[in-house]
Amino acid sequence: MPKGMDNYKLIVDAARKQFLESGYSMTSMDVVAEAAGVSKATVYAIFTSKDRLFAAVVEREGEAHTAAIEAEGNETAAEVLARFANDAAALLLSPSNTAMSRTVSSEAVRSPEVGRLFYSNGPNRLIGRLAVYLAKAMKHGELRTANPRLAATQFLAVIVGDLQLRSAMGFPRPSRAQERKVVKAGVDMFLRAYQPATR
Amino acid sequence: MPKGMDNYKLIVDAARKQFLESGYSMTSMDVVAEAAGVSKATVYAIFTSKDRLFAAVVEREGEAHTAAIEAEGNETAAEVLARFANDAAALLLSPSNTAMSRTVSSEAVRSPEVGRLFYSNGPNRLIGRLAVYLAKAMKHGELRTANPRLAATQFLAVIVGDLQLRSAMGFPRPSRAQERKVVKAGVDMFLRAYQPATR
DNA sequence: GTCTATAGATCGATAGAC
DNA sequence: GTCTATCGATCTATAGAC
Repeated sequence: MPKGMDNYKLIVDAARKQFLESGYSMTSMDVVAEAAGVSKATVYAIFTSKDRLFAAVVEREGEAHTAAIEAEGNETAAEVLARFANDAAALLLSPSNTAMSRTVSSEAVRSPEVGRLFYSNGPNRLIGRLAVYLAKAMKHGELRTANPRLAATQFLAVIVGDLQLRSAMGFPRPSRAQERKVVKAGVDMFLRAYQPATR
Repeated sequence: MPKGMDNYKLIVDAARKQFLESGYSMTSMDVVAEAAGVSKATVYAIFTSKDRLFAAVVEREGEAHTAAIEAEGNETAAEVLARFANDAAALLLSPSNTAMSRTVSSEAVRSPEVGRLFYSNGPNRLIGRLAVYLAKAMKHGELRTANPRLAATQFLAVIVGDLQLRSAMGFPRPSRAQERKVVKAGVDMFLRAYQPATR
């Protein structure tokens, strides 16, 4: 997009803000156009429909799911996982991820492609990266051997517990202390379950 | 409600169907009224607003969250939890719960009371009942002593893994075999983590 | 490509008769 | 309480000028 690139970015930015704030249905193309500083006809000239605009927002949002997992020096799996858990939980419980999940899941009924797009570009990347690390740790004997991808989904599920559901349901964000408590309990539980048999 | 009870129930039934199918915004009061076989004015005479109607639907829906957990005879905790896990997972992954969670979470931004209502009447009951059982099992030495409610949220999180998120994002429902595999892996992992130290 | 202006349709809520 | 009829607002999308 050589010529319209400026407007493209302006519109996606404005649309993202509105979609996250108000959801899909409650976001009007008028407001998006005004916030982007262009006319509504320009928005339609670039995105052809509200659905396509939303898909563009969802696709770009996936890039935010980038909690790194890497062993620095001679860290144990417990140390690496504890650090990753805090990053991942902060990401999963962030207001923007909560709002995005809400909006996407609500629209996934009408257009399943958007749901797949979000899952693939977002949570699935987290799972994939974690699974790679877990497989390595299993091979090194730091963790009990098991299905790495399944273990990764268990890990992510357990470190947020019901906090993610509560966030989705509009509860106020838990305190950092509460969050850290749940995350730590989740990591401890995971390590207990996956400690090598030889111990 | 002595006089208008018939219409009350008719309208809530029709509204539930529509809200689950199409979400909050896409459900029109006209369609609800027509499906219930009454006029729109009658709907407003009883529920005064779309929000109130939705709240009535959400409140009644919570009663569906009734997976029983009870030890029959001399069952071990592993047996009880395995049975409960299958019931709870079937409930959490059911199309109606998926649709309801979607719709509620989407509306929880505008009216947080609806979100609290759903969480309290729904998932929180599951957590509460499970926590009671876990506390008992911990006291009996079948499980390692820990925070029962936190353990309950971990249990429910781990038996569905990422299947609940995938359902929310519009993925087709997993096969029963896939579901049972994830549930079993979750139960096994939980039991490993909470097995008593004396072993 | 971008604008203004508007079509065309729908929706939440209400008025007024019975 | 229940109906018919309608208001007033809002929304997606497009037509036509530049």
